[in-house]
Amino acid sequence: MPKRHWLMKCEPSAYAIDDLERDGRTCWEGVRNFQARNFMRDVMQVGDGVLFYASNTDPSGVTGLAAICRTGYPDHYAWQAGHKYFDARSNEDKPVWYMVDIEFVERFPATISLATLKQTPGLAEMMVTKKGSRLSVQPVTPAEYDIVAALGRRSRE
DNA sequence: GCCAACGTTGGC
DNA sequence: GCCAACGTTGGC
Repeated sequence: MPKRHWLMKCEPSAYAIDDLERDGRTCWEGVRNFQARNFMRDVMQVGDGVLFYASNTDPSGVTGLAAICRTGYPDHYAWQAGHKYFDARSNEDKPVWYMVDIEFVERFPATISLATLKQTPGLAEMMVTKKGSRLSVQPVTPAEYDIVAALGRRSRE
């Protein structure tokens, strides 16, 4: 299975790359979108590369790299009554929602902003640069991943 | 804080 | 199965 690449969004007020650096790894609970769920449940493999994207902040953009370290498994928060991710449709026999675990790889010295992504040659087809793209788990091509990773390292200068 | 774009829900 | 209404996302 060739390595795949992803972009995963999170608001930094909920979880930021600094938190991931501190924790080392974390479970990616709370995704409540079927398309994103299908990627996590069916497609992601251990070792896949992740562009860690900070959304709804200033500036929004890629703040570092992560990797998938556990493939899809049921999001048990959906079973906990009263929890903010509770969903009565999901139960242990027939889980509706899934999550993966990701591990810290690298924190960029500076955010690669959405504006920068939009201006960078080779990234015009990236889903995140397109208007109205709300999907919180997106596939990324190897070329796009490499371009963004190189930008992140260059931002050290 | 505004609001456009989107996914989901539910009436019919 | 259509589609209007609704709630949410997320850039600006």
